[in-house]
Amino acid sequence: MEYKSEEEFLKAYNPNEFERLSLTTDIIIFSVSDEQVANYRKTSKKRFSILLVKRNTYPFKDKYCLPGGFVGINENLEDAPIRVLKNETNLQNIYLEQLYTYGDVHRDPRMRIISTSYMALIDKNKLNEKISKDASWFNLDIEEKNNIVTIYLDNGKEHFSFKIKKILKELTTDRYKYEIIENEHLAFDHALVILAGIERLKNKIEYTDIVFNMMPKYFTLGELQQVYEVILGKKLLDPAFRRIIEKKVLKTDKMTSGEGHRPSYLYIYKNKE
Amino acid sequence: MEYKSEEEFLKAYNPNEFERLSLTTDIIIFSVSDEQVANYRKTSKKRFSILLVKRNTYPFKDKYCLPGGFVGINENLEDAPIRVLKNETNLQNIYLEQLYTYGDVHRDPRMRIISTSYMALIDKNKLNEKISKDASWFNLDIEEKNNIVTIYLDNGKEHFSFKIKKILKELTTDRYKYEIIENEHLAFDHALVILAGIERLKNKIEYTDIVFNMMPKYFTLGELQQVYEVILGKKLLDPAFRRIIEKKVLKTDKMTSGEGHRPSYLYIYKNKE
DNA sequence: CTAATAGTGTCTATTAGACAGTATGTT
DNA sequence: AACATACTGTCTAATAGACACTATTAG
Repeated sequence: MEYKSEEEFLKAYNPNEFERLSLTTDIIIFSVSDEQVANYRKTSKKRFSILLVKRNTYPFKDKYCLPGGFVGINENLEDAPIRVLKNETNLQNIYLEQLYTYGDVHRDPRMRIISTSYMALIDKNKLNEKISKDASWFNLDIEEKNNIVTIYLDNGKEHFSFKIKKILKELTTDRYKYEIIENEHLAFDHALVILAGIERLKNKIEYTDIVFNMMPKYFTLGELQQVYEVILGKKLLDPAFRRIIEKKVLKTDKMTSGEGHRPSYLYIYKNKE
Repeated sequence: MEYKSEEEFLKAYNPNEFERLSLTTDIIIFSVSDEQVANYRKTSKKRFSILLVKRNTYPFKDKYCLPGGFVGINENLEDAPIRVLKNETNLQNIYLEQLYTYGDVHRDPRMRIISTSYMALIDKNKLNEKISKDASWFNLDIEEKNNIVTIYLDNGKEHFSFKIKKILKELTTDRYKYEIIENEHLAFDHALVILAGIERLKNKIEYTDIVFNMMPKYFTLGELQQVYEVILGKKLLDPAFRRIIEKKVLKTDKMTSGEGHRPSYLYIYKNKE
């Protein structure tokens, strides 16, 4: 059949010619928490954490999953994570970045569902009391040995871990195929999303300023360095860290006090108006 | 309603509870071409090129678009670009990388269609005669001034350009919102996909070995340097380039000849089996 | 010879890594 | 005083940028 114009074509178009599917979005929300250290001066240490939701319906009832939901038929894809984030944390104007779209045929037992994952970075201090009741923050510990990554999750009440094997895809880049080899507690393929998010964050923290999305307005260089350290999973040398970070922050005349050791200057992010 | 088990839940599940949509995939296929230089010694120069298809049906009839198509209801998302690539170029085992998923409500005038874009890197020398008849290679020229990118496309018969404005999204990273400000010849939002692909490639060529996916088995360092130069859009200094690339290649005892100037050694990629 | 690209040597400026040291609060 | 973290000085090694030079083919 021949059409004379685009309008004519669209009028005759049957949208059900191809079988259709559903689209969801899942968000890995990163933040940092303070944890008491067991030294005699009760200092605190930064921990790296994500928000998980306990499922109370099938499928994967009672397992944990990332916050997320269906993308509305009249909703732009990128508006969906904004909506989810608002519902889940009551926060707006949050750093959001699309990660990856997962589309294996059987990734959801209900039907064919595609999921586009996002990562969000938030400063927990901006978090008002309201966080939805099934959600909780899990501290993360990451361990990698022989291309097997073990991620330990702990929300204070429950703790568990999962393991993913990284298989090099090709010799020209360091891209990996991720294969879940142990996972009792996370729904869907969310273990994969979590690892992808961690790796993206680890990578980007080195050459961008995204880390400041997780920091309060005023912070010490020690705190900032700790955040880099927990995300990168390694210790950094003070002078080198300060040399690099110097260009990105501004020293204020405010100082900490009552910390059990020498007070430090508070800094702000330079580009934050 | 309460279910006793996951099986029971799935049996009762109605997949049409949410309105459904369609998923397509678009692929930006990058390669390099040789172009005659108008000097009296007929030397050749590398050009950077992509494959575009002229649409012969509505919507966007007679405009150019990226190769692509619908993802089958029983096809894994990542298998779709492999299939498209096989159809379009008859090539298999190609470097493919997911770029971004586009999901604005009105990005397709027919209906709600989500599109996951991929980029592919190929070595044109592996290309046998068969390339589908509506497809052609366009050489690319990229120009950036005041955050407005102009991309010039030329397939030997037709040439045109499009302009995209880059608007900084936030201060903490160099992520941009892309806005098409001039585009007469490309269908859908494919101008955005092309720019996203170029920027991803530009970025990755600096810290990975992906460029070798576009190179033949044997190449000279001069050719390789030219490929880096056309992709990065700038000249590189010979000694610095050689210092870096030395670690990635192996010198063979083969040499070029008949080039109108001093012959050069041929190299192979080190990690290629 | 000249045009053209191939390939090398070396100086310099910048940056990253390492370590040792000093400073200043709380308990 | 002891502890804990804040902060700085400086040496060294590694790397990137720049430029000048030599080498070797075809025409």
